[in-house]
Amino acid sequence: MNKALYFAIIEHMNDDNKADDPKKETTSKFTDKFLKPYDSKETEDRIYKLWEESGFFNPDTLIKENIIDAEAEPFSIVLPPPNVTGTLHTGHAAMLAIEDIMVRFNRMRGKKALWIPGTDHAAIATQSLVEKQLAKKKIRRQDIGREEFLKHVDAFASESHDTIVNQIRKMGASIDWSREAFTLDNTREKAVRTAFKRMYDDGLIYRGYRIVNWDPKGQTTISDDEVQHEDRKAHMYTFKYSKDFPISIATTRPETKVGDTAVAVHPDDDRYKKYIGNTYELEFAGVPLSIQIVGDDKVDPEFGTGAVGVTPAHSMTDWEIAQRHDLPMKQVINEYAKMMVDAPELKDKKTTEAREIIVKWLTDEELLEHTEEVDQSISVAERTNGIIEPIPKLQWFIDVHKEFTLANSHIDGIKSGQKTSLKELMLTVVKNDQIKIIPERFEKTYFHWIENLRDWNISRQIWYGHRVPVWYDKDDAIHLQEEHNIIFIRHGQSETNASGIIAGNTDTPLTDKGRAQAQDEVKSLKERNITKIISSDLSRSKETAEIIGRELGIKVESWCELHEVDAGDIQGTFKDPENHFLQRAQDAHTGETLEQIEYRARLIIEKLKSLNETGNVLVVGHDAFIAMIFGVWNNVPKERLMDHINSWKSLDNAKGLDVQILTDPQGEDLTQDPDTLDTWFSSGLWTFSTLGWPSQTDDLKTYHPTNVLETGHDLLFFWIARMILMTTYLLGDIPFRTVYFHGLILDKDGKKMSKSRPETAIDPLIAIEKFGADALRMAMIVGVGPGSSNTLSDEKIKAYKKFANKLWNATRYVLESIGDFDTERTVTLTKKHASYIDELHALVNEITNEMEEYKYYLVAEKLYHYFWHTFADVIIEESKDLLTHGTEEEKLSAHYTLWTILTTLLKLLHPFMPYVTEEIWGALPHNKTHLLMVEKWPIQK
RNA sequence: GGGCGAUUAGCUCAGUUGGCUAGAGCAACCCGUUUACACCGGGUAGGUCAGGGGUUCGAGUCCCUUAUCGCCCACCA
Repeated sequence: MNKALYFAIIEHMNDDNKADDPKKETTSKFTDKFLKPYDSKETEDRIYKLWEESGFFNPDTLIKENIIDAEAEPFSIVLPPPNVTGTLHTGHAAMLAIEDIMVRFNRMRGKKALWIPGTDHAAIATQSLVEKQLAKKKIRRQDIGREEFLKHVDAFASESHDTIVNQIRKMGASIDWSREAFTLDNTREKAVRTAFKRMYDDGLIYRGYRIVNWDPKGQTTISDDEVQHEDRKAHMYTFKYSKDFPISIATTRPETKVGDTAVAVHPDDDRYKKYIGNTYELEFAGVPLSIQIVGDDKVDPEFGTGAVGVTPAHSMTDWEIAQRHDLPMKQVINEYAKMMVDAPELKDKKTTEAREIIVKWLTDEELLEHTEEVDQSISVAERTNGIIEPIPKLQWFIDVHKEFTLANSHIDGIKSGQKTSLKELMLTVVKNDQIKIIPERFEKTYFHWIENLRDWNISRQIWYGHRVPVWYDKDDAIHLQEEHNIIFIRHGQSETNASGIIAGNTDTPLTDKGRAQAQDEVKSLKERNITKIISSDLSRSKETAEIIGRELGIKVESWCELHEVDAGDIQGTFKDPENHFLQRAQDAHTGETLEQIEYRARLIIEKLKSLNETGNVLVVGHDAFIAMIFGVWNNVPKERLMDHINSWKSLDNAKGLDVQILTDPQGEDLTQDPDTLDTWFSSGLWTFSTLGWPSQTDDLKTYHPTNVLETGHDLLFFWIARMILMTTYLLGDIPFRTVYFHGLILDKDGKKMSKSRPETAIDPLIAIEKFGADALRMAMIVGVGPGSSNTLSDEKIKAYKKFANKLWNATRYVLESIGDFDTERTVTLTKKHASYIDELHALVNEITNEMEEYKYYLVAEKLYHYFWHTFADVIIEESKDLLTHGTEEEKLSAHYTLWTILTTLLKLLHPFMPYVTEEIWGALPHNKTHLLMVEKWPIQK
């Protein structure tokens, strides 16, 4: 039947029913909506707006609205930040679907569920995109200079940022946008510079002249992980340098041989050991060479001729041999992959041309013994596909072997103050199970990688990124930023504190206990290199400061603008444990306004920043005003400042916290290092830099370590390992408890989706348009176990679009059937219905356990199956007969059963299909005050 | 060269520590349409669990082996 006609008939019939069936009329207000098939396009954006406006993505709101307890267990995830320049692909879609399931499930279980969004500046990738754009206008970055170029990049990045962020919304991600971060913003810059400084001071970051992976195409060095291998055919040439040279050598790269300084043989090789120690002066392809024969047991006598021509400047292995034998290094290839030797035939020739020239020369001179075709894997740069040239350069590295003292350890098996190395830390936290990797087999891969880990080259010769925070003076000596701490403490107990009265801006002296508390603080402050003490002018603060100042031998400076918040009429009244006094003061409209306090805090911050102290500064002040300073300093947005102060865990008397101030080194003729840091350096800090580190924010204390890090297994080394390195070192802690690798999404032919085959790739945005985000989410979950790959096709997504519609229509049936059934009343269930309810409870138990074990692929399938083939096909079908022919008792039993199963399933399905379940929930004729997203997860029985 | 994984219905995959006659979705075929839903219902067919060997009362599941495919790592000149 023609579809339009069909619906026309249905609607017409419904009108008839309304006319002659009064009961239908009472229920129709609820069911009208369900007469048309579920329309995801009409629903999704509207529902997302509803969620966003509710503020429930932010756990602070959940507490404020009494939906969860302030002491509830935290659950936190950071979003693996997509590249600013990216657009949503199926990998992102799978990641967002799974993480949203995790967050929604835990939110419904009453936890403080926080999911932090952000984007990555993706240094090399972004810069090369912008360079390509400019190239179309015939502009090179060198023409316009660093500053101008970066303006172009920033403009481009902020524009594409909005695209990816809106695409994340489309997937239904219940992510807290108020905490959004960017790897290159101010807070993250501070984190990067602090991290760099600490590692430098500990000797873990060093500058060294070493062989690095040079990408001639991208004109930058890259780390070992950014090098990929491609198999190609190559020619292996066996030859002698000259007629009188005694040993033949083999190579696939004859052009590098003009840089040889030695030939290495095995020390026990009878053929060659008589030559060890000799040096031969000869001329090779017009280039004079001085070749020393060395014995090295790394040489395999069985391979090739059993002798290696050593090129220290252009091979990592050879460089290592050269180190062992103190051989000279001779660079013959430059940054443009061209020859830099004096011989006129070779000078400035590309390496490939030079190879041909040298092979011809070898042939002409009859030095070439034979040529063989071999399989060879060549190194290419991950981003640019340029062929890597190993060349020696002065670069910055992180030393993964060096021992240092870990001051404050939360790591099982490593005590505070114990000596350790980055490598050891990285191994320990996975070996001791503090971090679990799912699926487990990747732990093996991880260990293997760590065991072979070499120092990490972190400097890049590109402009976009965090600039290396190092300055050189005219003697090339190294200078780093100064780091000062401002230590805020609160005064000791005052008389009004003791009697529970709000003092605000009125004066009140310290009690004996307060004086003792101040005295107590001195001990820890003595170790802090304090050179200045500043206090509020109110006596309780001044007295505290002076007690400390006397012990430290420092005169106290009094700043009147540090005084406590003027609370107006509230002053002198009793404290209200439910309400922070600042809130009460604001409500009373008699003291300082929020704007005034915020302004005062900004002035104080500026004044503190401009102090030219060599040591740390101690500031003694008051609870509410310190809270405000701390909030402003940590960029809490204006609209969240009051929440920040309300949730401020009031400082114990005379206890404090730190804020770091970084200042560029001062001095004449200082120039900053022109290089930028590897983008993974800042990504490595992500779990805690997003929470405000290096400031000791509430977020950091509550939400770190994060619970889960969910991503593709291709990021195991790039990102996971780097996060573990940075976090164990800087915080002495783990970044996350569980690593969950989702499967890669393949196209319907089982191939990796790629830009080169756009016809088979599924665009998540088009899929959402056609089938709805819920359907896409289900299709990406069902059957996708962790770490395995999965194929996605339009047919699969379509199947779940039908499922959404099935939910929709089953709801319509239930609502029509139960009429005005009172959902709160108790009913006696028939034997059969009781068993259905028991089955439902069993399902809840099973599913809850599997959710905790991250088996979403199973849960999604079970829910689908139960809803369709048990609830709809059996329970609903049976109820039809009962509701027409059954007794009143049986009808009530059926009403209860239908209602209970439907509402329970909506909750269970919500993490998977949030839009359609929320939309249905909102249309149910019950008095629910909350959105489904914050309903309680069904209780396990 | 080393390591990891996969191989179950035409396709995509489940199958928990070994335990009923090996399951699901999609596709196929047949039947069914006023009565929540045709974005539907009922039914049918389809498998030597890659091959071989072993352990066991019992193996898709554990062990060995072979084959094919996929992925990761690697400085054989």
